Amino acid sequence: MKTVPLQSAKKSAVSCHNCSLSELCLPRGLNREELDLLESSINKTIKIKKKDYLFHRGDNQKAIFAIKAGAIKTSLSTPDGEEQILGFYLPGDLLGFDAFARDRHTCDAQALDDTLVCELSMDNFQELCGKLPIMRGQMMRQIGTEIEREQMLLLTLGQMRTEERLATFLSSLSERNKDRGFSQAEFNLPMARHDLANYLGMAVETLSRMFSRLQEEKIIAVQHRLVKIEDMGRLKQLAHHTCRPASDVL
Amino acid sequence: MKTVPLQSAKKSAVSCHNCSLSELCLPRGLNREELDLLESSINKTIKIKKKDYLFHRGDNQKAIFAIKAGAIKTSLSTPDGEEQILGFYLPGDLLGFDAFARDRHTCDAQALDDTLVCELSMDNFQELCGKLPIMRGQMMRQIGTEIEREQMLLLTLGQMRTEERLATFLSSLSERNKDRGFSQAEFNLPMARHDLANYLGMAVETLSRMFSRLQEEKIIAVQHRLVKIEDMGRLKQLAHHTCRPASDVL
DNA sequence: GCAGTGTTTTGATTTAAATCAAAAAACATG
DNA sequence: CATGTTTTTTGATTTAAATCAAAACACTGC
Repeated sequence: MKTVPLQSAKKSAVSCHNCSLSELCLPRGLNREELDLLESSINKTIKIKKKDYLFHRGDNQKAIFAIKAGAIKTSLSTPDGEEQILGFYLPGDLLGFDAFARDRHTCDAQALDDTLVCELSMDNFQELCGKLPIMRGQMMRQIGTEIEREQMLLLTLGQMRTEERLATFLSSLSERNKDRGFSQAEFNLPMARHDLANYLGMAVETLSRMFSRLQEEKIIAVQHRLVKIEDMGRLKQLAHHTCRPASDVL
Repeated sequence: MKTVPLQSAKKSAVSCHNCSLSELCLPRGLNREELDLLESSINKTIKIKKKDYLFHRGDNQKAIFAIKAGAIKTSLSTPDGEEQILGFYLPGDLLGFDAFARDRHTCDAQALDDTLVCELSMDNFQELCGKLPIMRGQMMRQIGTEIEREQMLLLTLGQMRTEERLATFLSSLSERNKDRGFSQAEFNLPMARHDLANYLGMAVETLSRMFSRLQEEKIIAVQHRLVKIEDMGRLKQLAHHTCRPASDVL
């Protein structure tokens, strides 16, 4: 595997001022000066080829990463080779918080596709958190989001039947797309069936059957990785387990 | 339910200098002055009676809490009443980080027993994080621990069979006790079967059967909530999924 | 375009765990 | 301490999902 530069990598467009993700990964309410400080703290943009790793379990924590393009999966694996995928990270997501407990990553992070990430070194992270309370608040918020995401997944794995799990997943991916300004009714899955099945704690065959079932019920239409949601109401009904705090509904 | 003062509540022994948990919940390496600042930030010690709530889903985040005595469970529940227990918090544990994303708690926290908790208000938390980098680091570490704990539970729920789940749970509770200077071979479960079954994503009947099976296999001996580990080797073998980064083994 | 490889779907069968049902044990209460 | 209530265990049966097996379908590189 040669390290060929990716076509998609617009070289050195590394500016937080005009980054398309700034709404997502940056604190709102930073003034120009503060934004400059943040920007100067972003070390560089890293390119990771599909199937390559951003970090491995046990690696020293070098940085907090922000996905600019592509997709990353994180996973935990056991000595006997069983893997559990913990999360999929898409553009606008931050990852690397898992290493806070031991200064070493507790999971592996692998690119599902050619991927671009911004890197905020831990030194700079510490400095920013010390100097800019807003920045610290934003980071805390991101960490909270990570905890919340894991909690939802625990509810999914612990309480739902396989069909509900898939419905919940599709429903939240749809929500996510809406929040990002993309179509909530039609989108491509960034991961293979194998990975999604693992993430949702079921066999690939079962996942496939559930896709087929949702399609038979005219709730979705799938072809390969393209998903169209035909009946959002019934999908959300199936995924009704997905619940945010009541306050959030207001 | 009257609010009777708990017998165990040694009134106003609220000092971080001599708190028995200081080794656990406080940063090492604070000087006297810094420790005073921390101590003056701890608002008070709260008493919660068994079955009462420390906070509810949707509540504004008032504080970060540290368990001094007793036990708390956190859980997420769905509109239709399904519950998933997310964690059990024992003396020395911190909780409340779930609210970071929205300034509101995303889960319920209920006392399994009469419980004492220290409260660090969010204002004081922010101030400490700003003023004392060591304190901030310690908090980050605690948050990382929370994320790591949830990741392990995801692996447990997603990949293990029911017997392995119980073995993993018992094994890590044993580890925890060892770390805290208690017996690793004999301890009381702080929760009812119902709660443990829910936490481990299985039916109560299944959990009971797995306890019986481990007992038949002479790996443990149980009577009610008292667990004696008879064969730690085989228990850990069954729970071999529990894996920390290799670095940690050194 | 086609062979070869990996991925996904579909079908048949097995199995682990849920559910249903009831007894036994522990706990609370008057 | 006897009674009612809850919790836990044990047993029989059902069921959802895993596994096993194979076909269909995409994707790769020549």
